[in-house]
Amino acid sequence: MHSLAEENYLKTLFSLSNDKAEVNVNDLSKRLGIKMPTVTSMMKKLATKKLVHYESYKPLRLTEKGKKEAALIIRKHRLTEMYLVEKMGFGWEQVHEIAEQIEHIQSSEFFAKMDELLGYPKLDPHGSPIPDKNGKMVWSAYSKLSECKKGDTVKITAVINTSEEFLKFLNSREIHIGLKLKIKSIEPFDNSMVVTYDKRNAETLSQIVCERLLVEK
Amino acid sequence: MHSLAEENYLKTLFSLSNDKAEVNVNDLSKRLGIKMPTVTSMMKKLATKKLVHYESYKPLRLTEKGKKEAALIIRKHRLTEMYLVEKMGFGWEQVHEIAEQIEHIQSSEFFAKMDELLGYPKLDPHGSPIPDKNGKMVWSAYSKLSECKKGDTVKITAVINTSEEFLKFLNSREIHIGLKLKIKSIEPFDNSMVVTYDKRNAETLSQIVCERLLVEK
DNA sequence: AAAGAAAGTTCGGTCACCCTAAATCGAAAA
DNA sequence: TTTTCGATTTAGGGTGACCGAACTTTCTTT
Ligand SMILES: [Mn+2]
Ligand SMILES: [Mn+2]
Ligand SMILES: [Mn+2]
Ligand SMILES: [Mn+2]
Repeated sequence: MHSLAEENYLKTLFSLSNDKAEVNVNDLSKRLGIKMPTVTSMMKKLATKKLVHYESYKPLRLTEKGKKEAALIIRKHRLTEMYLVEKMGFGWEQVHEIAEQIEHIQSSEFFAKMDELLGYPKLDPHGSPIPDKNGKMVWSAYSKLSECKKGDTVKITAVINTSEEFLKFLNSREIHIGLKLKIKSIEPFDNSMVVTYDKRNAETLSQIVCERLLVEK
Repeated sequence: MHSLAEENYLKTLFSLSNDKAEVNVNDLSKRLGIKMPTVTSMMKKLATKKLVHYESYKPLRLTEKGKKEAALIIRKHRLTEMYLVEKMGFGWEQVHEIAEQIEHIQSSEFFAKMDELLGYPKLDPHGSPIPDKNGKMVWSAYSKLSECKKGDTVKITAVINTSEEFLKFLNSREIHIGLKLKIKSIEPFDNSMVVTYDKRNAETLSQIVCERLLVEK
């Protein structure tokens, strides 16, 4: 159907579009580690395939078709991550790189089987929603931990930015999806938070960490 | 390490070398569905990487390094097939195409985990040996069913040529690895065999089928 | 041994995907 | 409003992987 390169452009453009109102060639270039002229020509190619609306010097926009294709690739990525964690025993910090490759496997039966064996999961191991077979994806209305107040008790529901180092940091603090924690205090100087959970009495989390944790109250 | 194309050439050359004494550019070309000039230039490229001994107009030969690399790809292919059958519930006729893609995944942890979850299997679902981590592969000394005699009782140990149609044919006759069968008679005209097994009293198997079944006495 | 057929190579392309350097555009600053 | 500078496109190249056409070598047949 689509080449590996095309799939990675589509998926990345889709993800960036969920974070920012406007996505430029430069943004996509930086995220993919591919130079701008290359990105421009790929956008023109995807435009001929009716996956992207492309106009010179304008922000990049996926077509409805492009959004659906992208969401289906993300579906394969997240199903894979879930499978690797739940059925194969990998840690949540190990699965992204493998899923980055397996998401390009062309076999609907393979992903349908994963889905079935997992019991049709709605979320991946990092708390992100798994798009359905039609490419529909719904994010629950979570807050960032950094936006919570002193005294709040919240439950961790998802992690933004799933880099291996960040996830290893969370492992070292025994922080995981579903964990309930209470905000003891917020340092006004740097917005770091002191929180308690389980047997941990007073863990300090920097603002950078708190901005990457999504919670529910 | 190697590109997807290089890996497919290596693996196919290795497999053909196990079937025939000499493998020519033409053989590889036909098996891969790639034209001869392309095969020639890839052989030259693999020669510069010390994976193939290449001399104009001579049969193709893998170097020891090339044999090892190829066997390790076949290892990944067969581990995958075994995993798909044993852990995911696919039929043995469904797994080859998926494994053809997954064999190119670059993650030693992923294949090590499959191996572990499978309990370090020695054979794939079609009875072919899985090369070890050093690329060592041993075929047991099996006979073709077609070489057996009237009255022999044999156990099916492997299938040569694992095309989906052939495996579906075997499914329809309830023939599988481990099945014991007895040769009732051999038709001298076309070398077809009448065999009995389980509740099947008199199945006729053509010579073409009998040549594709490996057995142990 | 000569001729013809098959196999293999060489040569000149194409296409996908990537790059750098140079030109151009457009938004922010002067 | 003009300047300036970052963002973007254009132009020109490179590599990997494929192809067909034409040529050469080797094998087979007579
Ligand atoms: Mn991921
Ligand atoms: Mn990917
Ligand atoms: Mn196979
Ligand atoms: Mn393959």
